[in-house]
Amino acid sequence: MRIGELSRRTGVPVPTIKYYVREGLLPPGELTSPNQASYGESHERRLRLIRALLDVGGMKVAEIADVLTAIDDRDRPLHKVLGAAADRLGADHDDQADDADTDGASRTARAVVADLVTRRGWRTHESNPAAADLTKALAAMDRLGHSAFTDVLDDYADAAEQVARADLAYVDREVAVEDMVEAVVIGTVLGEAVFNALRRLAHVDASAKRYGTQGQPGTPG
Amino acid sequence: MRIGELSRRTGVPVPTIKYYVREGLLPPGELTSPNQASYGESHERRLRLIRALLDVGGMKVAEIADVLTAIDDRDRPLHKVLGAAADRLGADHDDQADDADTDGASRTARAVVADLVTRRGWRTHESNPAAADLTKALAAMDRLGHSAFTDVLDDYADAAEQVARADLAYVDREVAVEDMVEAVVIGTVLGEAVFNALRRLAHVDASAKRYGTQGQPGTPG
DNA sequence: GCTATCTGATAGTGCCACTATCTATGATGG
DNA sequence: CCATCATAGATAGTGGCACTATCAGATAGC
Repeated sequence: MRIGELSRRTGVPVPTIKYYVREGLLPPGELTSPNQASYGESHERRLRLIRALLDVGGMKVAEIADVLTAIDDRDRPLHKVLGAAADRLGADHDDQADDADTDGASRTARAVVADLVTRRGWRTHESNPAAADLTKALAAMDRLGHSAFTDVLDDYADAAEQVARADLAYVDREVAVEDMVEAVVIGTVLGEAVFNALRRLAHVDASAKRYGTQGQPGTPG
Repeated sequence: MRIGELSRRTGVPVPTIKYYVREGLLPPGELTSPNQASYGESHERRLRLIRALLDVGGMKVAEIADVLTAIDDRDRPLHKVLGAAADRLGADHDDQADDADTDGASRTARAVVADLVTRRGWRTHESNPAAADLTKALAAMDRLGHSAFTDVLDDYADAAEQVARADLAYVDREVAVEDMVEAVVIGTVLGEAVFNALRRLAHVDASAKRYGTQGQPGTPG
C-alpha cells in the first residue's frame, strides 16, 4: 500500500508517518520508484505499536526508537533481549539526581530498597533503572513525612510478583516465540497502564466501601 | 523565612518558586512590606509535595494546581474529596478519542471493562477517568493482536485490590485525619510510581528465574 | 550610604511531538 | 499526451510546557 492508505488505516497523518520514519521508529517504505514507496502489513502493525507506546504508555519518541531497535535486533539471545527490554522501559531517566542523591532521605531509601531486594531474593541488579525509580519514589515519600509507607512495601511487592507471574504466564501461553520480545514490551508498557487504571478503580471502590459513598460522577466542565 | 532560604532548603530555584506561585500551586508568601514576603513551614512542605508530584508522579503543573485546590478546599466532606481527588489523578486526559472511540477495539474494550466492574462489584462510576484509561489501554492491546490479554485481567484486578487495601490501611493507621486528603493524593500518585518500579523489578526477577539469567547490568553509555 | 536581596512583571529558552510548505518527480485517467 | 493528483524528501515553523533570564523599583541589614 502507499503512504496515504497507511495513514487512512491507522489514523496517523501522513506527515507524522514521515516524521516517525525520520526518527527511526518506522522503517521506510520499499521504494518502487524515486518518489514512490510501498508499505506493508508490518508497517501498519509497527505504526499501531508506536501509537500505543506513545498514547497509552506515555513513552517518548526517542525511548520508543531505542526499544524498537532492541526488538528488531534478532542477534542477541531471547532471554537477554527480554531482560534488556524490560530494563529500559522505565520512567523519565534524568540521571541528574547527583546532589539530591546524598541526602538523608535518599540514603534511607536506598537501604530500604536493598533490603527489600535481598528479602525477596529478587535476581535483579542494583543498576536496574527500576531500582533507582523505586529509591527516588521512596525518598520523596520520606521527605513528605511518609517514611512509614515502607511498611506496606511487602504488600506492594506481593502484588507486583503476582502481576509479573500473570504477565509471564500470558506470554508463555498466548504468544509465539517470534513475537515474544514485542509481547513483553507491550505487556510491560501497556500492562502498566492497565494496572494503574485498575488500581485507581480499586482505590475508589475501597474508599467508597469504607466511607459509604461513591466517587463524584461530575467533572464540572 | 524569605524566598532565598525556602529555595536553599528545597533545592528549587527562586524563579521557579515564583512561577509556582503564579500558577497557583503555592500560596504567595505573607507580605511584610510591599516587596518583602515571608514563607513558613507550610510553604516548604507544599513545595516538596509539588516537586514529588512533578518529578516522581509525572503530573503536569496544571493538574497539580487542580489537585492542590481540592486538597485545600476544606468545605466539602472528607469522603467526597477522597473520591474526587482519587478520580482526578489519571493519566493525560485528552478527550479527543471521538472517532477512535467507535471502532471495534474500543467497543470490545468498553464491554470488557463494564463486565469486569460488574463482576468485581466495584462501586465506581462509568465516568471515572480510570475506566476510560483502562478502556483505552485494552483497546490498544486488542489492536495489537493481544485481545487475549483480557484473560489476565482478573489477576491484575486481584493485585490492584490488594494494593488498594494496603493503601487504605496505611492511611487509616498512620495518618492524622487532617492530613488524610493529602496522604491519599501522595499515596495514589507516588504509590503508583512505587508499584510500577516494583513491577518492573519483579518482572526482571520472574523472567530471570524462568529463563535462567539476569538482566543486563550494562546500559552502555 | 552601600550592597545583597527581595517583589512583581515580562520576555525568552529549550525540549518535544508534530505540522506546514516547498520542490521535484512519478502515477493515473480521459 | 496532458491535466491532476499523490508522493518522496527536505526544511522550517507551531504550540504546549516547564521553566529561566532580565529588569525596575523597593527594602534589609550593616
